[in-house]
Amino acid sequence: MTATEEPTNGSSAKRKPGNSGATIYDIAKLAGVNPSTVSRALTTPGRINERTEAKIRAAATELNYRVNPFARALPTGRTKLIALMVANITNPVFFDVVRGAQEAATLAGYTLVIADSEESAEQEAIAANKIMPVVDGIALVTSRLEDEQIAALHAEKPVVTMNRVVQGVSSTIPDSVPGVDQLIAHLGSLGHKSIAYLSGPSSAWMNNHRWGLLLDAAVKVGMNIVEIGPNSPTLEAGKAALSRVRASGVTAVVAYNDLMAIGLLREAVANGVSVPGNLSVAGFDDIFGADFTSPGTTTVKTPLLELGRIVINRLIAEIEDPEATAVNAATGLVTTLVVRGSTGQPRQA
Amino acid sequence: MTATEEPTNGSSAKRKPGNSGATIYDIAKLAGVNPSTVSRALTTPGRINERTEAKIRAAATELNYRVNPFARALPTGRTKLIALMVANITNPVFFDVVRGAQEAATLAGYTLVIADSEESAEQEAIAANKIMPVVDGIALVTSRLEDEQIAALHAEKPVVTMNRVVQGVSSTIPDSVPGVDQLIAHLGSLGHKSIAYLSGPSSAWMNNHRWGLLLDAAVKVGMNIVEIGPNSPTLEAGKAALSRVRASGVTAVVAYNDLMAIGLLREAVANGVSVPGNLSVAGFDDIFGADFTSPGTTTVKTPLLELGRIVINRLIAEIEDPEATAVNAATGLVTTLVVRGSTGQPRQA
DNA sequence: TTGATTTTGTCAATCGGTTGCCAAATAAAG
DNA sequence: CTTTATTTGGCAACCGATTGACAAAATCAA
Repeated sequence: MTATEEPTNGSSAKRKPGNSGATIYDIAKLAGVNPSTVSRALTTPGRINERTEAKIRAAATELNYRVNPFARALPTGRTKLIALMVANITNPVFFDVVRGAQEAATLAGYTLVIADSEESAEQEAIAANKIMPVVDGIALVTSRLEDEQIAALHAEKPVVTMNRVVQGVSSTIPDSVPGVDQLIAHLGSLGHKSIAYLSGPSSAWMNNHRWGLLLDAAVKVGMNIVEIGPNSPTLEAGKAALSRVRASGVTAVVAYNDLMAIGLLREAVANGVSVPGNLSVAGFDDIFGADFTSPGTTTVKTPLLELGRIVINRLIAEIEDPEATAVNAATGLVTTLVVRGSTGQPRQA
Repeated sequence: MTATEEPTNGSSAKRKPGNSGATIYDIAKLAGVNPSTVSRALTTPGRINERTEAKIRAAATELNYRVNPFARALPTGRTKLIALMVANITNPVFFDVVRGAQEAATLAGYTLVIADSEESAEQEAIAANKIMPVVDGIALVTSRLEDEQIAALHAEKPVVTMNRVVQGVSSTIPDSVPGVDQLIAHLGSLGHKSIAYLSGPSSAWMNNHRWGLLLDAAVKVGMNIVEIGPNSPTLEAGKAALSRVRASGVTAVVAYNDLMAIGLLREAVANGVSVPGNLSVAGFDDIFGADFTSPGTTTVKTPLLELGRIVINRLIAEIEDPEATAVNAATGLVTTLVVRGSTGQPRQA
């Protein structure tokens, strides 16, 4: 390619304006019936005579008809679009959530629109308001919004949350207790007496949740635990936390998520701090790449794919039954500890 | 979930059906003007008397008016939605592309809809057809479709591609030559005489493109090169290729992408094949996690974020100017070699 | 003051479906 | 062979905005 833009062909294909497809009126004409009959045949199977319907379907196929979702949305107010709000599309933790959500949405005949809040409550509010009129409902994953803001959205359209509990709003939360208990037991059995929680954003409900569970579990087994943070949930923040972690004198660190754990782990190794000899590191979620590190990252695995599926299915259920009451779903989804090389006996424990 | 769903509160908020907001008719009533005047005031600044417009805007604000995108889309045929088709949303190579695309779309006032083709031409065709009526245009990233299919989409709405060249369709392609030349020079200087290309899917244009460039570059410096594949572009495929790679007798492998390179690298290390001592490994793209491996993965870095931005900007340009002719954009975007530990001198070179 | 221009705002048609209401056609019952 | 019940299909209003055509009002010129 050259410095100047180079046309790959001379003429740009001419294109009909607007939706280029056939309408129900075209079908009606072809099939010799009224447009309303076409509409009924296509949307309410059984309402129309079998033979007529067959004729209409044939005409529709012949004309390569596709309904115009906007024309349909106008009278019905339903678009078959749903939004998935994530904190940061480039955070690998969302990959599997997005995939699960995609699957569930597609399966149910919905199209997923992904919105990115860029880790900011303001951006999240803006994005949510922008997308609201277009979608039938919205799934908030790891929302940073205030409870009141979520309630306000909920008053307009169906809203469900994941990794966040808001009164009156359906939520999908994995059961973190098993994983946390296993992790604390694991660290205890290795001989750790004093550990730290490298916390994430204070506005993240899940951050406080994990901290609370760790605290309980540690106290129960007589282990000391301190919180270091809050921090942003990134590789860089994990990296930057090394000095504070060392200063604290703990022998093991549990980070809010794998990104932070990996950042910390790599920074430690790079600075000659042996992992797990001098410092054990663990994270949450088991994201892509957590097993690439040396040593591999011990982590509390979250069933992200299933969570994505469940949150969307719950949302669709509420869209299709406005009378549905809010529920906490997914309580059957448990986390489990995945032990890799980043946790081990503390030197001279 | 426990056996029974557990309500988090008793009453589900009642919600008005349809779009709950005010309409231009409400504004018109409040401001004492005709609805069409409201429409003009809001969409064609200057067309309406300044004082009238101010009054209308005040009323709109007071009623918390938001335009109904569907009602607008019906007469105009424009939705301000654009689709980004990716081969697999969980492939980290798309993270940065998606992020760049998001940024560009948001900046221009568009909303991005991400569609996933699941690495399949059939799924891609289905997804594209489904999303077409809803969006103003579509960006195909690493499309698996036939040229004719892409042309057919292009005849309907603006279409741009990334990492794919189709006659008459605007494309965004990074300049892979510098990175490939650097890579071959790097391997040559280390003493490699015979290398392999671990190829990706044969339907991926970029796979053939990279293979062609590598072939040229290798031949130019008198290096032997063989193709191993095609393979699916995954960690697993990279892993599975180890035996064939070893059998080929080459001292270095360049994989179609980092996922494959990482899979191969990790499998080699796990099987006692020293990297880079017995085998040098390199990939393409520099995805998230490529630096986590031990040794780190040498790779030809692609400016994915910029590519995402550019492809969307190009698409928007074509949406807003239907007369625009197809161009190859991104002519300034070059790839560069990132050397990490996975490439080195072959033992007894 | 009158006529010519320009500005401002109204009317009404339109986009492509959906749906309540009703009449015609058909089937079942008497 | 009516009468009644049930299908089936057509008519027309409606969802909320946009826009061409045009009339009314305001501005300017002479």
